[in-house]
Amino acid sequence: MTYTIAQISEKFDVAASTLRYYEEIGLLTNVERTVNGRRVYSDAHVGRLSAINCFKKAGMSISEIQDFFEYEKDEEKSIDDMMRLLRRRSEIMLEEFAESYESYEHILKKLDYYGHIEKAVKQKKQLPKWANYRNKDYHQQALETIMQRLKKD
Amino acid sequence: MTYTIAQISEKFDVAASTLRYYEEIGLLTNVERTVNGRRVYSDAHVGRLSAINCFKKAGMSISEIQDFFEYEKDEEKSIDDMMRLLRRRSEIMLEEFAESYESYEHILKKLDYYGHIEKAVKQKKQLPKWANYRNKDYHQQALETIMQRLKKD
DNA sequence: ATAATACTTAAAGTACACTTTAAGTCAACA
DNA sequence: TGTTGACTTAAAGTGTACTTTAAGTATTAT
Repeated sequence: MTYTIAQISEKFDVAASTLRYYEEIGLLTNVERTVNGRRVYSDAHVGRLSAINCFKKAGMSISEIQDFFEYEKDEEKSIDDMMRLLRRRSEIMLEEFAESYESYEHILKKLDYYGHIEKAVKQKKQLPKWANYRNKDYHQQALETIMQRLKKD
Repeated sequence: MTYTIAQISEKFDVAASTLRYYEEIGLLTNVERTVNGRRVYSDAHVGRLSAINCFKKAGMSISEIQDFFEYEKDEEKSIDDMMRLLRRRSEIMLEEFAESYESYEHILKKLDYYGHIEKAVKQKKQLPKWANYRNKDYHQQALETIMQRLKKD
């Protein structure tokens, strides 16, 4: 299959200018052209853009993503660099999971606290002194489970 | 207690210039001065910087953090805005947990794949055809547990 | 007394990842 | 035939969050 820039743009919810930019910096390569100079993308580009999406969600910078594709060109030669990049990334992600979880807990505490204030304001009452953190919800319970496991490590 | 800019800078691992910048944009307020014009931070500033750290890890932009502190000034008046901000943030965080988890899985798959290549390269052997994704490690198992729970929702 | 260190300011500079602009080409439709 | 719409390019511009620079003041150490 082949695709126009508009189709790829829609498929990945990314501006056409961004696709041109990715090509300019070498993140997308081998983009064919029609006789009129219009870009033609292939399934290989779809695959690469899916990978780019994944790497971005993994917190990788464009230059790290470029490195990955560079290493991928010659797996044997670059195997050490590749393993370093991937190991480092998985470590960073785990650290970030832990930190984000803590922040998430704080946000939930604040939500609970202001939830009591909201209730008090709506009832035109005084804020009760016992307003504090409780009623952990489903999501938080779930996240706590994982964090306890991670802490054992 | 009071603190110099150097002490706060070290405590929070943030450049002194960043602390001045935060003050300039109103993220830190009421910073006292010595007779010589040097900044003097209090425990209130320590508290605020901890909150800023938490909000940044929660993915909030500086302007959202500014909004939070603005709303905090008059809880009753701003209670609706405050609840909106916190609810939105917790929702975004949950979405991001889910997306990050998927990306993390992909990174682990790649680690496993290149792990086999590494082994093959080191043994100067051919890459076996059966090289694929398995041996999920402890962290991934743990993360999977949480994700399955989140998906039930 | 002199030199190093730690701060101060305002303004300019940086890094990252796009995004917009301006001018032009080409194909399809009324 | 003309005009609309989708593309093209190179270059300049944008937003976020700092960071650096340059020039100056004050405290501390030798």
